[in-house]
This record gives sequence, C-alpha cells and structure tokens, in this order.
Amino acid sequence: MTAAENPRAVAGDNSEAQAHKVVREVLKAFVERIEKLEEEKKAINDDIRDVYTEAKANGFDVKALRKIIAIRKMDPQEREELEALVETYMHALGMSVFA
Amino acid sequence: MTAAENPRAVAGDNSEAQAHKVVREVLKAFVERIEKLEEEKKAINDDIRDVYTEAKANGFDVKALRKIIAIRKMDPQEREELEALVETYMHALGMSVFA
Amino acid sequence: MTAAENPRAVAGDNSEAQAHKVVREVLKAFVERIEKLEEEKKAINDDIRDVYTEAKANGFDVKALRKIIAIRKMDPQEREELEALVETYMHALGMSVFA
Amino acid sequence: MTAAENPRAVAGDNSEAQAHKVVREVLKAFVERIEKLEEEKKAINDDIRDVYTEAKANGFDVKALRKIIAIRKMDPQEREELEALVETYMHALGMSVFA
DNA sequence: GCTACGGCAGTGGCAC
DNA sequence: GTGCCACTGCCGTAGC
Repeated sequence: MTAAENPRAVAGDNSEAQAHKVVREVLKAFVERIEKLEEEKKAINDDIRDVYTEAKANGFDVKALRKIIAIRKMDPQEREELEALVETYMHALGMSVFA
Repeated sequence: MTAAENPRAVAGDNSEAQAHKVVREVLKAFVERIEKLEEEKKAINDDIRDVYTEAKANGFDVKALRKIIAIRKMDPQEREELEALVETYMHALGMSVFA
Repeated sequence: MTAAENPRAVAGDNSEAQAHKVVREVLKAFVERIEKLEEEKKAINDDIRDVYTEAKANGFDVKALRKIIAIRKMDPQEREELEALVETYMHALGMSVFA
Repeated sequence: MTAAENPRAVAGDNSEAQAHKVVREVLKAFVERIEKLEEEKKAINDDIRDVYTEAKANGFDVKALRKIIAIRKMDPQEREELEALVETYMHALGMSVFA
C-alpha cells in the first residue's frame, strides 16, 4: 500500500483533503524532475546534432561517423565474432564481402 | 471541401442525418481496411519471427542473419562506399578493422 | 550441435565439401524465405500508407485516424483504467483534461 | 573542398603525411566530443529511468505518468483539437469514448 | 521478474 | 512547400 494508492493511509494524517494534497505534491515533484531531465537530454541531443553538422561541414561523412561511434561502443570481441559470422554467411551465399 | 469536413455538402443529400450516416460509413470502411491490412501485417511479422526461430534452432546466429538481410537490402555500391569510409576513419583513429 | 555449427556432423555425410554445400543451401533457403516475407510486408505497409492517404484526401485527419486504430487495438478495460488514471493525475496537477 | 576530402589542401602544409595527421586529429576530436556527449546523455537517461522507478515504488503508474509527460509536452490547443476529432470519429463508429 | 534488444510508428530536419 | 530520410521514443519480445 502506498500514498498514491490510498492517500488516506498517510501516517498521521486524518484529513482526506490533506492526504490528497500530499499525493499531489509528490506527483508534481516526480513530474517536474522528469521534465527537467528531459530538457537536459534535449539540450544534449541538440549538441550532438550540432557536432555532426560541424563534422559534416568539415568534410566528414555523417553516416560513416555514426557507424564509427556505434562500433566503438561495442565490445571488441563480440563485434569481431559477429563480423566473422556475417562474413562466413556472406561467403556461403556467394556474396562478396566487398560489396 | 470534403464529405468529412462538411457532411451537408454531400451532393444530392439534403438531410444532415443522412450525410452523417454517409460519413460514418466511409470512415468505417477506411478503419476496417486499415485493420484488415494490419492483421495481415501482423501475420507476416509472426512468420518472419518463426523463420528466425527456426534458423536459430538450426544453429544459425540470428543477429548475424539479420545483418545479412540488411546488407542485401542495401545498394551494393553505396554500401561499399560507406564501408570504405568507415575503414578509412577507423585507420585514422588507430582502430583495427578486425576488432 | 547443429549442421550450421559443425557441417561435418551432418549424418551420413563424410565429405566436408558436401556438408558445407548443405549448410549453404539451408542458409540460402532461410534468407530467401525471410526476404520474401519482408517483401510482402513492405507491400502491405505501402497499402496501409495508401489507405491513410486516401482517407486524408477524403477529409479525414490522419493523426486522429491512427489514434482510433490504436484505441481499437487496446483491451477496452485496460484502456479505461489507464485513461482514468491519467485524468486523476491531470486533476492532481491542476491540468484541465480538456486542454 | 575540405580538409577531410583532400588532406593535401590544408593551407600551408606541404607534407601529405602531416596533412593526414591533421585530419586524424580533427576526426579524433569530433569523435571524442560526440562520445562525451553520449555519455552524458546516457547518464541522464539512467536518471530518468530511476525517477520512473522511484515513482512506481511510490504507487504511481508509470505508463500513465509517461502519458502525462507527453500531454504536457504538447501544444494545448492542438491537443484539444486532436482529442475532439478522435471523439467525433469514435462516436461515428459507435464506440464509447469511455471504453 | 526485470533488463536489454530489436521493431515500429511518430517527429523533425534536409534537400529539392 | 512538399516529400524524403534519419533520429527518437515506445512497445513488445527474448534472455538472465
């Protein structure tokens, strides 16, 4: 049982109205914390996009850059194993790994 | 101006109630067509999942298989150019392309 | 142990080359089945998009239509409970449910 | 023409090797900036998840909370218009707006 | 049971 | 201004 499920159960509070008020405050606090974090996240996303844009303006290919970032994020060993399997399958299918 | 925006404008229909009925029928038809297509789509998605499951049961690696499918979907030339760029960048960053 | 993991283990097959050939055929079959299904899926997705486009041309709002479809897909009771909770929270936060 | 496209074009640099080195440094800088930002983003995402988890532990429904956040993000007027349309369509389809 | 991953739909930015 | 494409968030699924 929690405050949100049953406001009247709030310890030491014998007024329903007050209990609701407490729940409201708690809810409001959660919502505001989330919204603040989402704002920060949005700001960071904008920054990331800006860096890509700047890189592009410097002649780098954005799609390739994204791949680089993704590759570096992976565990090298897992990545190697996956790549090896993919190549094996491609050979089996008669596909050139260079195309 | 369309039937949905203004049911009374339906040609040859001087009754608002009838016009609404027409709109309703049209709306219903659209919704049902979409729902039927979504059902078919779901069935196909299920089939795809089944094939992957079956492939896995036969010893194939699902993640690698998915990569194969994705690679085959790409334009070979674009893919080659992208891969080449990625490798160039990796070399520049001192990363092994094998890991 | 499966054919894909160890081609030589294929029962009654004492030739490595032949075993590889079998794996290749099996792999090829899986890939082709998936690709065929993905084509069908794409066709259906195109059809769905077409229906929305047609509905739009008839004066219906696509975004609202999508919501309708989503609502109808939900379990009515779950939906009702969720809606009720959302309204409760909105009231608690002093938000109008009409805006 | 940019440094990345043609390293030899870097002003005042008559050595190909040096030009490559410059490109490498620039590329490295972009990659590191992005990775730093992605780390920050990940931290924020973790924080957001934590807040939802905490809210859940306090008896709030996460799905409803997410809806609240989404609603507050929308333009109130647009939202109202969309809601009105959805209800109109539901009525036309004979669906209860309460279920 | 939850956590991580992949797929899907919606949104926004970009190019024509 | 429109259409296209990529990114982001959400959801359902699979694995620990």
